[in-house]
Amino acid sequence: MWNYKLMNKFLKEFKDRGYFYQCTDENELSSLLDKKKIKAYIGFDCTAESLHVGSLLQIMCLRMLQKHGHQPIVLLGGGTTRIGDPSGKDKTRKILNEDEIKKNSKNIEKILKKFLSTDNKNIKPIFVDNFEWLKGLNYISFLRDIGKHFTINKMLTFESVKTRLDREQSLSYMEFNYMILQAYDFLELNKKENCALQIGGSDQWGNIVNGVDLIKRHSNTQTYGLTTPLITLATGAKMGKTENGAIWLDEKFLSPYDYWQFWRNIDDRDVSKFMNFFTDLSVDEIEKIKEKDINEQKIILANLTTAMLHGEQEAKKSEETAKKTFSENSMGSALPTVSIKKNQLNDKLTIVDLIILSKLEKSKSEIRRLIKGSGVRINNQIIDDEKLIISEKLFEKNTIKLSLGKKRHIKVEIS
RNA sequence: GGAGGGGUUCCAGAGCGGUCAAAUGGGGCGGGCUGUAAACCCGUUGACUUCGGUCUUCGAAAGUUCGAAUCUUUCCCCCUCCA
Repeated sequence: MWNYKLMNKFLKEFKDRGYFYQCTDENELSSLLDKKKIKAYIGFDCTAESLHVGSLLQIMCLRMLQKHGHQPIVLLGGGTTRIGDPSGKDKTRKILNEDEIKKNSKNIEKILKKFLSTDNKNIKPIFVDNFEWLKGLNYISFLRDIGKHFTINKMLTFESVKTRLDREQSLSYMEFNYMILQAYDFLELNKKENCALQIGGSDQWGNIVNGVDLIKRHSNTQTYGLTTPLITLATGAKMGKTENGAIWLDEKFLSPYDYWQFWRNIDDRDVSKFMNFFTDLSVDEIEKIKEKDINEQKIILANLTTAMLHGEQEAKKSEETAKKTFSENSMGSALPTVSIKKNQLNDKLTIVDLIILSKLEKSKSEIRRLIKGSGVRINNQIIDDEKLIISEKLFEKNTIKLSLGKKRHIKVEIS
């Protein structure tokens, strides 16, 4: 009965690009989106100071809303971060204090603004903090107004609760309430902003459905939920974190060059998929790019993703630096740099100490191991002596290139 | 409430008085091949080291012993079965 061609453009693109996982009512949502421009919300946790690429698909959803003329609401969960979402976790998370949460949410807002257009007042993102309405809740009236719409029977069937109970891992009453609070957030945003849609990752499905149900019961208003799939890499790992740490979006935690490198090093099998997910290229354009050399494709992907976050200049610089580092064995301007003081070159500073100073590695044993395995180079020369003293002679124009393995390169300069 | 099984290094999982910084596999790291890919091959994988060693680790604490991941006691946590 449903005609794909007649589907709302936003939803169609959502599906074509692979963003779609589940929807509470696709057909109705489609006609609603056809009829009017709506407000839709996505919530972000404030448990860390920066978001990482694991949240990027959610950010892309915000962008897509804007692209189609809808207005995104960004909920920075200052209130719920105080509780901790049990979804997808088997242990209670550590609870942050207020200052940390405030600092995190401010920084996350800053990052999100880099991705979103902020000048058109019809689509510019509305930032809200649920602490605003959660902090003053009166327990008794909350239970009477909101709590009555939830049955324990149903709550116990939710995946996030079930897994914890099945494994007999404790789930505190506080965490058990998380889903009620998130449902309440949606209700509140529906009342305040007339928000009609909540988008989230597939792990948020239960929480989102709860919100839709609550609004239906409480206000007799129809709202919708939409989820995105969990993205996994071709290797099976979750998107966002590597062994060396998370792929942060904030340049304070990950330089634009390293961000670029992350995309450049994506598995062959993921390239087209990620172009659909994380670039503004049209589906047709991506089809065309598929015919190019795979490494060229990766460079395009890295350039576009880096430009979207850090700007075109940084993307260009990163590409050039990568070219110099990997093809020409020299150094580029975007290469992460560590500076040392001249008086640190005191005839006692060994190669091991230098690597510790550079923060490329923190274990001396590991560095010694690397040296034994021919994994350390200075200016492309393999270092085989772990006691090598770093002297000024090694520097050219006060600079050396220090490499660990094939991929970790930094510039060390004397300041 | 009753009966049993178990907690080991990043993960899974051997070890069950000295030869154990602890088998094996996965993951990570380094090297080779290549394309800054995958697959494959080799090496490596607690920390510190004057490279002789030294120190810290096998759920927690205490004990037995010349010597404990291994034995004893108490405590904490998990799993399976019965009620």
